[in-house]
Amino acid sequence: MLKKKSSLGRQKIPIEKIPKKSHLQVTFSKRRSGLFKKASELCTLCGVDIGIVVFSPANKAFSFGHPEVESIIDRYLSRNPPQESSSNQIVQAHRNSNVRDLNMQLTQLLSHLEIEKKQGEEIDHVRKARQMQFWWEGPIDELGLNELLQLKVSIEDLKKNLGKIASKCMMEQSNMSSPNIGVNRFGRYGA
Amino acid sequence: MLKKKSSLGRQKIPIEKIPKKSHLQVTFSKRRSGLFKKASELCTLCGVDIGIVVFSPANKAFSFGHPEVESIIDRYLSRNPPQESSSNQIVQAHRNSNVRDLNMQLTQLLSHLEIEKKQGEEIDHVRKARQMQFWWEGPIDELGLNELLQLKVSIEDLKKNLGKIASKCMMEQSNMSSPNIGVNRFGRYGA
DNA sequence: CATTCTATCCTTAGGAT
DNA sequence: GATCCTAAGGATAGAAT
Repeated sequence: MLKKKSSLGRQKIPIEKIPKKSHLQVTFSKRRSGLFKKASELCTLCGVDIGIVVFSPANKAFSFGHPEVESIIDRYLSRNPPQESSSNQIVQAHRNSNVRDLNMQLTQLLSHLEIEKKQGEEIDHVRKARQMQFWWEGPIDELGLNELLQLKVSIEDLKKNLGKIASKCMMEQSNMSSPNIGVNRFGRYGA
Repeated sequence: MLKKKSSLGRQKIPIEKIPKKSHLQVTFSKRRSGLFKKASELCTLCGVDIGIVVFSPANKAFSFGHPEVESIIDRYLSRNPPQESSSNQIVQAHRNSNVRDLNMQLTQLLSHLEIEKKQGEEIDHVRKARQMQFWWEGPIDELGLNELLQLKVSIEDLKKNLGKIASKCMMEQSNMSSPNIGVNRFGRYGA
């Protein structure tokens, strides 16, 4: 209603440490989600894997990872072999604990959820999905946020691959019915 | 010299995988540096530590770190003790063993497929996928094309709905979470 | 391939809720 | 403290170097 030109809009700020703590907290929150969103977009656009770890001003760890931070770390460390394998042991040990990144990746999930939320709000076909009665139907309500995110990402990828699989399937069927299609290089995946 | 209005300026692009490889490469390069710049600014503005690892389409590792990636990784890995202190984590951990491992394997597989696609032609991805023997492997072969496409559609719907389901889950957890955490909307963070 | 140049699109500082 | 709104600042797609 009463909406005067209340703000001058975004103002330029120097890239220095923000003195005011409340202000810093807001900026951290905004920019962190912005950073994760950028990372997410880079993942999708270029199909690459990214891992990010951020320690907040309060020294809490926030992370973003596709596929997951552990995998990224593991891959990174194996490329830059540390002087000893103790680090790898640590990595291996931590890979087996799923409690840790459960908490760590909550922010990642939220980030994605926010993006999802903004992408569209029309939701109505849940029942349709539930008719399928697949493995994921039952436990999904009780899954942790982390698992939901992983599942979502995986499903996004899976969706893409299903298209490919379907295409190949279609090609094979076509090959069986009509001998030549013009493209005959499709390897059989049925072996 | 002759420089008329050569460009229309930045045009909107969908956040999907960029098909053209040369184009993808340029975008990757630009956005990667943009991402690192954002991270750098976040470091300076908020005085926090950040580590980023990006694997390029050619599977080369790029990293950004303040103070350094190794430090960040070390700190990250030594953070949370691999023991659960939260109540619902026990339940989640119980479920994790199945779903999480499943998703991890699935993600790894899909990542592998992506890499292969870049390195050569997309010929026998699915053949290799069969070797992995995932949950969806068996059914998919036996599904007809119609069922396959329906599954694809359902999964698309599911993807959309995951956001809502997770939101609901999030709110429930939020109600249970302790009131003293700054980011209580995110649920609990390492007890 | 990485970078530069621009016209647009997107992010976000400031203020308010 | 998280989010919404608005306008200014910043990132970047496309083309060219």
